[in-house]
Amino acid sequence: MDRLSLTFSALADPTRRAILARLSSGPASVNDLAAPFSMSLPAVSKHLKVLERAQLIARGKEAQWRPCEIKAAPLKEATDWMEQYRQFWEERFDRLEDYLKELQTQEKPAPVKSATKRKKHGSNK
Amino acid sequence: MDRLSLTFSALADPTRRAILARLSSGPASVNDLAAPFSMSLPAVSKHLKVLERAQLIARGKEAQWRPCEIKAAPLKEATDWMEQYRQFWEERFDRLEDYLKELQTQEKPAPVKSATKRKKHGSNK
DNA sequence: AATGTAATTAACCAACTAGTTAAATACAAA
DNA sequence: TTTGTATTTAACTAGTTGGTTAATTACATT
Repeated sequence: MDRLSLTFSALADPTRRAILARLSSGPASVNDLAAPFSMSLPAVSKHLKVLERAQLIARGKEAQWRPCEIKAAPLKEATDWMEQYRQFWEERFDRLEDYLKELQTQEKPAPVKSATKRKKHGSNK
Repeated sequence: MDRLSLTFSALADPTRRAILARLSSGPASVNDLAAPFSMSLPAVSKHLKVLERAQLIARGKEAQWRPCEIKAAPLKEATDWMEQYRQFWEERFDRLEDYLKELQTQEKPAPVKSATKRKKHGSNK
């Protein structure tokens, strides 16, 4: 599985996103991480394995604890990928582009219909 | 399923990401979209349904064609979510954190001026 | 050595995913 | 009306996912 797919599928689960959120304020043990959830410890352990495989977390070894730490490098790749679509969710861009295009082709503000209306009402800028 | 999970799981597939890439240069029919892939048409149709459910594409109706158009609004939410982790993949922050930690352990009274020691780029491991 | 705590592994299950082929639907053109 | 083209639906399958409980491993403490 490619890295991007690995990253996105790891993020496609609210439990795992919550775990990352928790880890963003510092390392934690598996028990700590499991506490807020109603699911069993093995279930959380599996989620951690998914996050580890996606390299979104790293795990240590301290006595019987396996402390988890966030390691969000893959998120850079993911945001970089998304960045290429920014134009599609920022309408500002579309509007600006349209506006610039309009300026370029029309040279003058010549909105025919509204110009007629304006003339009728005798008001000018 | 929550919107963020829906978005990430839709993106967690290379075929679907390729379809989005194709659509970012303009609308296309299902056949057009399917052409680059070795899989069957129904398979592509299913991928499109996933993208549609995630609201990453919208579909029209023109005669017997169902043209697809990119509609990347959910990506905004996704990047916004990721943004909160930027600190973890930008080493700038790590440096700052190290610096703050250093301050804390040294118990020195706020040497604000030494902030100039901070480097923006380059590595000194 | 025995006990308790942290975490993982094993075995199982239901639901979902990504693909298949074959059949059905919808429309255009002849 | 028949035929061709675009697309979806249906039925099926293999593999994955997200969860469970029970057993096991690993380590610390008593």
